[in-house]
Amino acid sequence: MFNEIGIIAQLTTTRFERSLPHGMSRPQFSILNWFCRVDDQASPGRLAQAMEVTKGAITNSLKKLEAKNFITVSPDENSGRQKVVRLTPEGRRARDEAILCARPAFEQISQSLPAEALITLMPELEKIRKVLDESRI
Amino acid sequence: MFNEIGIIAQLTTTRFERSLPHGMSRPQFSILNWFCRVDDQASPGRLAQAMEVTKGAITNSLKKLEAKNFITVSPDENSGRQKVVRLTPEGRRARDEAILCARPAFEQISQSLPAEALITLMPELEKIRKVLDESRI
DNA sequence: GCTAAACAGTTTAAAGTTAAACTAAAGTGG
DNA sequence: CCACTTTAGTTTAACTTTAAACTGTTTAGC
Repeated sequence: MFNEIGIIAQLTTTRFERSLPHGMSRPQFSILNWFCRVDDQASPGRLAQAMEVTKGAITNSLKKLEAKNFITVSPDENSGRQKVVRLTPEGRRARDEAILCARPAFEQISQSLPAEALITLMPELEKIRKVLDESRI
Repeated sequence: MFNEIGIIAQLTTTRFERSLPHGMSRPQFSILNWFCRVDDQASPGRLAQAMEVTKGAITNSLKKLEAKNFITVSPDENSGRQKVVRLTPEGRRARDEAILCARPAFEQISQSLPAEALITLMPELEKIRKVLDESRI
């Protein structure tokens, strides 16, 4: 099963990235999307946890996003060792645009799938992710 | 949904790879496993299709596997531009061993999941993969 | 037959990831 | 207070992958 999931992830990621504008990558989009859906600011460490990647990967992604002016990174007033990352208006626009660009590629897929498949799938996937999170090594 | 799948893939892959012996990677294991389950020989191109990766990635993986004596790569007698890849007895042993080593890490997960979840999940995942394959860009 | 196109594999450069080493800041405990 | 440990983030090296260029082989069409 996990092999199947791995292949699906690979296929959808490359397809998704090809449809993204601004030379945006999936991880970069995920970060912008997180800001739109979860919180409007966060430390790099919190993002690393949310994205389930290492801190090094986040450092890398944040640099790219900052270079595009999609986020701002500023020192944290309350803690000298943390930083505060925030979404810029351009970042929000880019995220919305990305969703629009990616939609056609995935609509095609959704149409070929029975809608109930998605409905049954999602809760199970969330359950799996939760188990994986809790039993993290 | 695809985001969820992506994160699950990432988590399971790193967990799986950590449990593998012989410094084997997930793609390497997938190739060995394919030989045990689908066919006992294949060209690199066929493997690339089966694994859904580029030819370059397969070239890379096959080199690693050959260096470990888990596979043999020989010229195809019928076609000067193809090669024939075959599993060695060591390769088969390594694959069986890998499954044994990885089992505990995944048993823990399976136990936390209702068995029926897996049963409902697999056909849906296969359906998704099939759609992705057929609508390949 | 000979040229041109298609095909199979390899190589290369660019990108992203992990793990580990490193820098700097904040708690902790004597 | 001062050393010691923990924590946050960055840097580095090794690795994997993709996409594109490249080499060599086979097939088609004239």
